[in-house]
Amino acid sequence: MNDLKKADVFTEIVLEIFKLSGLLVAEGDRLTKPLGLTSARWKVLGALSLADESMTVASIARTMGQTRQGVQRIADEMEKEGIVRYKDNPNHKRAKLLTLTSKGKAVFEKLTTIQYPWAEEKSKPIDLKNMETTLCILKGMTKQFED
Amino acid sequence: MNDLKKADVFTEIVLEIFKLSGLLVAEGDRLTKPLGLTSARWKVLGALSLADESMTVASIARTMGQTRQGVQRIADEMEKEGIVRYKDNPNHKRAKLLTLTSKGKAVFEKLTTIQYPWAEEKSKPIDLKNMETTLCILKGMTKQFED
DNA sequence: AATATATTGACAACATATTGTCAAATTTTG
DNA sequence: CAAAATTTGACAATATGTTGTCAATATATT
Repeated sequence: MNDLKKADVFTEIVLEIFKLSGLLVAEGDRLTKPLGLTSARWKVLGALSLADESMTVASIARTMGQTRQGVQRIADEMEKEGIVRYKDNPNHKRAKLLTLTSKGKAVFEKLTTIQYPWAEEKSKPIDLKNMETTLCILKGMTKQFED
Repeated sequence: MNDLKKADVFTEIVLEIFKLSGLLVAEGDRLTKPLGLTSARWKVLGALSLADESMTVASIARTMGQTRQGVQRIADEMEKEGIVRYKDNPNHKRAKLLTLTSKGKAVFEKLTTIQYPWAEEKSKPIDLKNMETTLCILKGMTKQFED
């Protein structure tokens, strides 16, 4: 019986994630627009910045849970605009390392000053402990699908 | 200080939702493929079935957190294949009601027999109470963005 | 009732993301 | 070391989803 309930709640979570993801993409587009960014670019820059090191397109795709082709397109666009650049990779002839240019760093800084107050406001009504539980569960779900 | 922590966890949750959503779409495509469905179709049929009544395209889009144009495209495709049909709406001349055909009902039945064991398996390692907390938090986040 | 405002479907353009395929480079296996 | 398997970037096709615009319909306001 408990397992049935669990499957139901799990399914509801999945549908809610679909919904919320769509809403968050829209919110991200709105939020990043003043900087000439989009949700898709935010995701790539976020992965790059979170890792605190240059990464290959393929490794970014893996941490984002997306295909490398999609990431490649976004990265190439941002390269043309001077936000990122490809640095030679001593360990791999083809797989170059994506890094933030100084312009890219500046953009990301500005992004942070917009994104952070937004996160502060939106997280205000939510209990910290419950948020931590949620993050933990989401990561657990992710792990089940990323293999 | 607590507010800073909350904003950070909130941001992490957002990024994790982006990631998980992508992985779940892929999983959904895999899962529904044997029935000639896709994740996008599953979402529409799910909304339709969950409401337990016929709905207009616009109302489905609202419950899904997507644009009505996107839903319209999927719905029109499924109509051509005889999975759904548009029924006249006594309350609105243009906004017809989307309903499952008998074929559609059969497809959705089969989908359930695939999707349910999947949810059971994937939810097995997760604690029920924590899942309920997660669902609650996600719904709270949704509510903040859907206005 | 008349007018203003919202919603809705239709259509088009575009952004985002997945799938498939190929060849080059790398890593693993024997 | 050689062969096999995997990873990677490039390219193309397609699916999915958003934005913008328009006219028709419905709803709210006065």
